[in-house]
Amino acid sequence: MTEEPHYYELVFEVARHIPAGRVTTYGAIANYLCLGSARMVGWALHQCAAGPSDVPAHRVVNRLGELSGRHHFRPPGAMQERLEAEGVTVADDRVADFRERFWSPEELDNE
DNA sequence: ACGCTGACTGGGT
DNA sequence: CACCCAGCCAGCG
Repeated sequence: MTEEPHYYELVFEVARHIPAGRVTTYGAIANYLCLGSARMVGWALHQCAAGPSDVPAHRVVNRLGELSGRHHFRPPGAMQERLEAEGVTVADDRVADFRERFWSPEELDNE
């Protein structure tokens, strides 16, 4: 079994640590895991959406706080719906007070 | 093997 | 914040 965990698993693990009501960015996760490309994070979460998972992918937005991945949820709008259910205000496909809502995976090291 | 695409980002204008 | 450009890397035809 020399099956090493794909970087997808690492992304999922980090996403699972995002506190409810908070959001982070693809770049923040990519930087934390030293993936070198924020696109990898997007692809990883795409795989997550392809199957059943307990990964709160809706808490991951782009650097501007935009719900760039909303179109990949079913039904479309589920991303915004879930965020609002957690107390996150979303307007015009963007997270209100994004800067305050932002959570960095580096917070884990602060523990 | 090759090239394009994509849930991205940072820098410059 | 908006637009354009270049760098980035895995997946797919």
